[in-house]
Amino acid sequence: MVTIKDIAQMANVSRSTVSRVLNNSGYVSEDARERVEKVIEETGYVPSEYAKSLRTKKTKVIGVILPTIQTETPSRIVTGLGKELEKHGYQILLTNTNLDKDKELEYLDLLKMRQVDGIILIATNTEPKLIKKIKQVDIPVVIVGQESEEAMCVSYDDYHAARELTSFLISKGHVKIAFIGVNETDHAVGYLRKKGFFDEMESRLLPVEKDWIQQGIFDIDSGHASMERIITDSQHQPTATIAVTDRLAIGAMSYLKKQGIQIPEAMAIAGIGASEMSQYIDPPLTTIDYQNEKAGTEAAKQILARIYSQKIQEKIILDYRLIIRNSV
Amino acid sequence: MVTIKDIAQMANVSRSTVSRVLNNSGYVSEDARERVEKVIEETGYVPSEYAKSLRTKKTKVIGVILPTIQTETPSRIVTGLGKELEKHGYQILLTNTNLDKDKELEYLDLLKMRQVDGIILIATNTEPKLIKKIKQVDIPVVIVGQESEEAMCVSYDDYHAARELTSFLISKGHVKIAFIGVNETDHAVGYLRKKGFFDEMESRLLPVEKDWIQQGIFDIDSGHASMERIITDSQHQPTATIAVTDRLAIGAMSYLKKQGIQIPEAMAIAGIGASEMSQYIDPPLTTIDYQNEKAGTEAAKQILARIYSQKIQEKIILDYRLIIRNSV
DNA sequence: CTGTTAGCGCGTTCAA
DNA sequence: TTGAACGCGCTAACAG
Repeated sequence: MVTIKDIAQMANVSRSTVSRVLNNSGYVSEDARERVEKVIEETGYVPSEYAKSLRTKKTKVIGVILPTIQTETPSRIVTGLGKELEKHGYQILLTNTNLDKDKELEYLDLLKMRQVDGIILIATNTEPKLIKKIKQVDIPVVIVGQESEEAMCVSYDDYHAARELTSFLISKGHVKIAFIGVNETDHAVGYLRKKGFFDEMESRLLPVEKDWIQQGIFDIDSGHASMERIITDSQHQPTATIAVTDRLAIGAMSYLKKQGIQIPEAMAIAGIGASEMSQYIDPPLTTIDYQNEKAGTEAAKQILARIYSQKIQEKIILDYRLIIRNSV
Repeated sequence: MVTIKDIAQMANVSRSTVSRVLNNSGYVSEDARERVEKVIEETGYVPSEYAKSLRTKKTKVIGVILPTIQTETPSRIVTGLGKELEKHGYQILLTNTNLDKDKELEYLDLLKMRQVDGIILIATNTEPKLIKKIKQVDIPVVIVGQESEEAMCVSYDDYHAARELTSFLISKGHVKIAFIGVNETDHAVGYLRKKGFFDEMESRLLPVEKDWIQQGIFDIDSGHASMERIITDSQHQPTATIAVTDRLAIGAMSYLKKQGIQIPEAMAIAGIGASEMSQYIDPPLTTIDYQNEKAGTEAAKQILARIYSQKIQEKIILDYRLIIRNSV
């Protein structure tokens, strides 16, 4: 391995001089600079970021913790993060919990050990022990996708999005609306979206039957199963269904099609997330676009601002957009 | 920041002793060990991986270069990589080219600078300058998804997969078969799958009209556009179409549906990749499963074996599986 | 069993 | 304009 020392010897200067041309700092004669650059060119020398980090205490690495990389939301966020971080010479150290909550805590420690300059946590919950750990690691952390009063965060307006979606269905004449949600420990997706739905229904004085409310997990099959329960268990058949993710909605649609239930005539359906498939499925799915990639770039900007200790806004709530398609 | 030195002082031992208990190496008295462990516990000290790496020349980080994180194939591979690497205490440094080929070269350099122990390249081409760069960086590199004689690789049997898929359509009675491919600089997806198709057609003495062969890019819309050209331009209408990816196939299906062309009666269709959507689209798509996650774990095993300089198999070609569904 | 010593590759004073 | 010297936090001989 070729080091700064080798370059110095070959160019007949001291290591300091090499360091100066490398970092463009201090004075260095044109003559010396040229010799050094020539040698660097010839040897293909690349300075060790590790050694540099040891001195500068900056690694230029941002740790990212995500629940899974196999769904569109986190993928888009990471894409956004990557684009923004790259501009500033930062790299991403990726950790994947595969939906194991304990690993969120574990990786927080691990990333600290790796001396990352900051951490982006694509969160699925905001439980106290997680918040506590975040404070404890003593590294800038930005939470994406969940709102929190106690940490920096970039999140979506889940409550109003769900509410507006519900309102839209009502405006289309639906009064019996079913709802497929997820566990409420996921505050954003599980709790807020559900609350938005219920509040809107209540404000319109529309009753909601118990069997209309189903809970799935984050996959297509559970959307299928949820819709099956809605259809078979309900006293009064609803005429529309809101699912908190597009995947759940797509699963629900696949059950309806299998049963020969017409969409949207016999059952309207809407999702949230603007997945790519939502526009190609038949019929195209009404959904809500959250601009996940933008959430990623925003989170990146936040963490960088924090690292360079600029004044920052602690809490960002992004806008959403209702996409109306033929499933309703 | 608390360092090994602080721990040593507080525990009244030398830094070496602390290092010994940290790494469980050499002898250390029970008494000393307990004191050290107690202090570590109290201070919440975590050793700096950076400083360690500087000495050991091992970073326990694997660089990953991928073309995009927004499609299922790379996501699954990364999931597989992550699972295997984690078992061995390795982390992933992620770089995303967003399909910009120049960045593949750039990131190879960057990862070298970061002193990663190995690099996994999820490749979209095997151009000479890429291979040259790989040799030049002098770090173990494993290519995933493309076959190469000159570098370690984990790839799929694209040729036989395409051939078998073609053979299957023929066995279903189709003789006029269209093909939606991609640019052949992508040797695996563009060249080999196409060759498999043509060779099988030829061996069955089935002619292929020029307009049956279309080229798209890696997205759904271009599958739609390709099918439109097939339908509108062809002299003789084909009765089946093979698309080299599921996304292309799904795009093609969306065009057919829009035109009211029945699948599979008027046009059978098959894809490759076993995307999640392939089983939920209507009708469910016949496709080929490549076990991408396994490709990831295999690649991880390869790179680790190489790092620990065990004897390794340079080239791994994974098996595939034909999934027959109603689109044919 | 333990401490001393000597770097790993680099950036940064401080003199010269 | 340059180089010597020091230290970042850690591991690895080598003595003791």
